[in-house]
Amino acid sequence: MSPHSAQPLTIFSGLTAAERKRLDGLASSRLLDAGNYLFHQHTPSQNVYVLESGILMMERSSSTGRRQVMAFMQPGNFIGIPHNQHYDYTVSALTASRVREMPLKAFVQLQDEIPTLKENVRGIGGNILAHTLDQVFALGQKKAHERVCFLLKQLSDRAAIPGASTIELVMTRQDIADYLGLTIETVSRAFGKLKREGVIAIYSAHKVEILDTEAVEEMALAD
Amino acid sequence: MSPHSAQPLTIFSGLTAAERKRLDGLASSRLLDAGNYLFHQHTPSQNVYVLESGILMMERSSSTGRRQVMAFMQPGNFIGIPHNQHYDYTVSALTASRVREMPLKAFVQLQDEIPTLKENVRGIGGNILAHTLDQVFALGQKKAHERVCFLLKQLSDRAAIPGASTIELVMTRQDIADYLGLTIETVSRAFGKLKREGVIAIYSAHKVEILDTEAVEEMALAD
DNA sequence: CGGGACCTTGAAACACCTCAAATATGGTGG
DNA sequence: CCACCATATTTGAGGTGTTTCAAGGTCCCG
Repeated sequence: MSPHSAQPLTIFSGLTAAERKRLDGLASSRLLDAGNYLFHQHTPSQNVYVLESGILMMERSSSTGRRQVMAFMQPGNFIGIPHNQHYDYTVSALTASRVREMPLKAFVQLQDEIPTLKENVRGIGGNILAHTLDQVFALGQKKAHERVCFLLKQLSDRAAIPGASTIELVMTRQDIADYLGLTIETVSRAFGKLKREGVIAIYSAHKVEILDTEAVEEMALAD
Repeated sequence: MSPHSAQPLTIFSGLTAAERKRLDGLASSRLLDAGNYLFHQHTPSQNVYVLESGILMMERSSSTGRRQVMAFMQPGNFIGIPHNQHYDYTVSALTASRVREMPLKAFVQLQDEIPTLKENVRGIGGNILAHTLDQVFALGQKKAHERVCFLLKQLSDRAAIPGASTIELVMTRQDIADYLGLTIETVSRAFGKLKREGVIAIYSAHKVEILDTEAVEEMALAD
């Protein structure tokens, strides 16, 4: 697992007030209802985004209908790091969300004028890669209940109060299943198993509490 | 799957002769015997590398001994893109290999002087992320024989003659298994199944030929 | 030609998936 | 505000693919 700095890296990290203002000058706000799409896979990439509020989901679908969820995104996250002509994933809103939308071209230009901005993009790219490598490890090496702990730990670490033991699962069981490479039934049974073992408490399908942090961490741990 | 340009991107792409010379001036050659390590997970990252000849393998291991192979690397590949204080994977040689080793600090500095170089690093980072996302999709959504096709297609696409139908598998079955999140036995049976179906021919454990390119592509395809 | 590592094959166990049904949840209109 | 409905989740039973354990075969190098 990659170390998290106390202050999570955002696109604004280390910018002066003036620089922030310039960056924000590029942006316009956009609201998304739950279930709506921010952009689609294979669409020309024309904008980048900063999530202000709400939860987004990044996914990739095959022509045969199989779906893999790549990430759940939280306020502060930067979306659409330019590396292709086209987005190679779809981003949609799990809850009503607000994003700041910036034209890709202008953003790229601004990067050349603000070195810190370029530095932040590089850092965020590194974090995304680290996250994705963790996911490869989880999908390749872990059993169902360990993968569920992997998700719980991620959500707990990134919660408003990092390490919070009560976790709001805004996504559906199907989203979780597609994130972890399992079926909804297996995810449900994995939650049940963790509950029976006293590792977690389930208050409702979308609200759980971690009772045994160590057990969760141990099962979630990637390296 | 991400599109490959006709000329694969390397760290040298688009550099002038003078710039190449400067970059190469930083480097010293290093030879690795088969089985030797280039660097280890959790080691401070002090160098970056360009693979000149041979095949390297990138892997990550957990404290519990489970191992996930993240990539097989070929001549031209760039290794060690800086995004952490420490390498978060181990790189070792599958065959006798030669790399050009460059001090990270000097390399980072040179990036500031040669914009094309910075651009290349960014592009390579994007390719690595795209590769890793493909792997997530494969591990999360594909069956054993489809994962094997996923690997065969990758190796075929990146062969000296791209799209070559005869493939040299320099890695062991265990390496393949750890790359695809399977066991050696399952990998072996998957090869057997593809052979029985006439999709591939197996000349030896480490030399196969793709007989039905379409079938391999279809099974390998991620999106 | 021998030996050790690697690979394949077989049989049985297990984890996960599929199909099916029961139950719980959350939003909506009355 | 409650009853209702559609949707999401859980639970159960049976099937399938993958793993595990074990044995036999192959390849390669000394």
